[in-house]
Amino acid sequence: MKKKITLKQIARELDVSISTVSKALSGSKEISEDTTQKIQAFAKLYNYKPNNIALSLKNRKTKTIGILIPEIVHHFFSTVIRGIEKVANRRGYNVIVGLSNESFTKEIINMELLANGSIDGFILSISKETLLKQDYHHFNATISQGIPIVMFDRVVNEVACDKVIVDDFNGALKAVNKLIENGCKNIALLTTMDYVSVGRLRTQGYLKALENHKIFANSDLILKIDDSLNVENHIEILETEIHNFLKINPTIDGIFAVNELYAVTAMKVARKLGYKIPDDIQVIGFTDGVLSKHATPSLTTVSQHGEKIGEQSANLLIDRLEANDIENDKYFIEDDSKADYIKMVIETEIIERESTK
Amino acid sequence: MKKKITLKQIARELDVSISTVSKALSGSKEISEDTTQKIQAFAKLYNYKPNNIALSLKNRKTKTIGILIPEIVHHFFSTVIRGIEKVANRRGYNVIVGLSNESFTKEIINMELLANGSIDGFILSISKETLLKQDYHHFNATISQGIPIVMFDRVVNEVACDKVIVDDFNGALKAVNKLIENGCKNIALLTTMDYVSVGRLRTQGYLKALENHKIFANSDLILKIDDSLNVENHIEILETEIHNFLKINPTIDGIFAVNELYAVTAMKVARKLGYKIPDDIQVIGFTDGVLSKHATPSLTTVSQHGEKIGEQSANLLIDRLEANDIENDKYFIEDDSKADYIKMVIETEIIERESTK
DNA sequence: TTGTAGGCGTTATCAT
DNA sequence: ATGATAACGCCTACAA
Repeated sequence: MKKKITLKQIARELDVSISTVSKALSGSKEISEDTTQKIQAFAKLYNYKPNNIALSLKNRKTKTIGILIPEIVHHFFSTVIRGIEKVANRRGYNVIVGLSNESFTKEIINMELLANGSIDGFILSISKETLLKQDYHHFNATISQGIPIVMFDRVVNEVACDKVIVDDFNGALKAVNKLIENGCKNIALLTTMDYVSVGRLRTQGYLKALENHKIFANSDLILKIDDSLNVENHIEILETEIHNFLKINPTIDGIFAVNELYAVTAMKVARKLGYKIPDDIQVIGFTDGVLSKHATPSLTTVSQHGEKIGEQSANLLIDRLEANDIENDKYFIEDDSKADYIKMVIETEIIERESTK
Repeated sequence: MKKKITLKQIARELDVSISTVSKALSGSKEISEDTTQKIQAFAKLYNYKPNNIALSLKNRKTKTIGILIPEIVHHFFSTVIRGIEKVANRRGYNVIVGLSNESFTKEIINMELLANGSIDGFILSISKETLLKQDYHHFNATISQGIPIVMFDRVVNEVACDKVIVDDFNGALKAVNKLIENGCKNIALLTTMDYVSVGRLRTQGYLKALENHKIFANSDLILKIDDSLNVENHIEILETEIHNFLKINPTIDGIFAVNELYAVTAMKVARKLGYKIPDDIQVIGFTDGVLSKHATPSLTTVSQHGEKIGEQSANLLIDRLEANDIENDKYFIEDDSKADYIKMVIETEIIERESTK
């Protein structure tokens, strides 16, 4: 077992001082050609690499980003992580992942754990429970400790930080526009409860599209599904709800769903009821995941560009981290209260597949 | 901006020594009731929390686990992460994620980066490129540095470490048995190239099931799909390949696929060709992900219990880390060469859905 | 009961 | 050209 070698050990072996070794390895020209060579050769032989933890302590920065998301077995979130990891890696950062599991408490615990020196900044998406409680003190607390946060997707005005969001409103608008232009007269909306802002925005986009086309918004055609309890037989309940909904509203000829699961389930139920897709009913979902791509028929969706969201979030965070560096080097600290934060909006894109004409 | 407070600052404010503060906070009874109270109150007021990095440096352990996987936008891998994170958190560990993106080089870079003090041990699944190259020196190098590794799913005999694997052979065996018992006479196998061991094992299970039932294994009924290049129009190619395959072999009445994508695609293609599922062709896939659950018809699959794999991996790793602690405390180091490593096999389970009778 | 000193691994500053 | 020292934040054996 060859434990990693340290400067101290190299110094002892070569009978020089620690600082000589450090300088030689960093190529300082304070050190003579000879000793530099000798030390570098020795270091390479023993595969010396500086210890990250020691560097973190010394530099007071860890070069790692904390990601805090509600759920990881989830196409959108994992795509975002991939985007974050990509630019983080490119820019010399590591990524540490915490899962809130949609729980307020776990979000706080994770946050406090990581905030104690483990990370330089956070990229996060707020848990449902936190959104329900509307208690954001932990975010503000870590920001006021000097740890920057970038929020994505599930963001909130009450916290002053950079944000990257999907253009939910326009995405929904475009989707419903498309259904209208394709000839749909009675367009249903499948959505979630309102406390998750993205659901609300998508609903607004739906309503706006109808309004623009002077179509009366019939509240009977809006089905709000409560997914706050992730119960075991979730899918059966979902199917039943949609089934009843379609039975009661036989005039529906278009469906816009705020996520792909609702959309795919709606297609499934509709087909069981004898509807042809897209001939009798056209369907568009939000979120472009595996389900959309491989459903039969494949689903037309509003793509959120999760990877781009991750990349932008990482860039925003790292930009701010490195801007802070410079400020600190200048020995003055900007008054944070007037720092202006960026809200970046990622445009959506409609991916046309077989569920629309 | 209230930066996090340190022991030193508390000491200065309260006009005591750093060690007094440290002891008072850890509840040592060396310190008088009075000062302990005073210090603890002050610390609580300023929300003192010890700095993780400093602790890591001092204790020479980081309490974080490095996860290294080929891909994160992937149901199986993200499920495993969820399992790891769950027990890691429970046992006081954090989780840092690196993605190899199926690349040998990125796997090495990530590994070396994290091995320089950032983590106490690895949980990983080998990248395809590494499996192709059969170059495992980086794994052995980090192990010989005293950093334990637990491999899952894509494992390899050449590396001496704990392993957690799916019972691919028996999973495939059970699946094909089921097809046979359901009356299938000509069962096709949709598999990958052989270098990923799991593909090979599943193929062997398929062959064994046939053999057990004295069915001649017709190599025409085995389609090996090369997914080493993840090209853009991957799906179209896949569909075409399977389409041609089914056309050439019209007697096929059962399909076993080594992943759910192949299975779902096969169902799609078969239906386009006019087959009824499960009446004309029955289909079973490996991996129980979203696709299986929501496909039409829903897919019977072999579930790999990814979350359990993650949990077991984390437990194995942490057990070993904490066993090492004890050894070190005893001032003797076990001879690693005769350490016996555990290979844990997670049984699969067949989830019956609509694609089989 | 409290404080001092040393060390975890590194780098930077200031001697020699 | 090389080395000693201090510091990052914490803990702890040992002094006082």
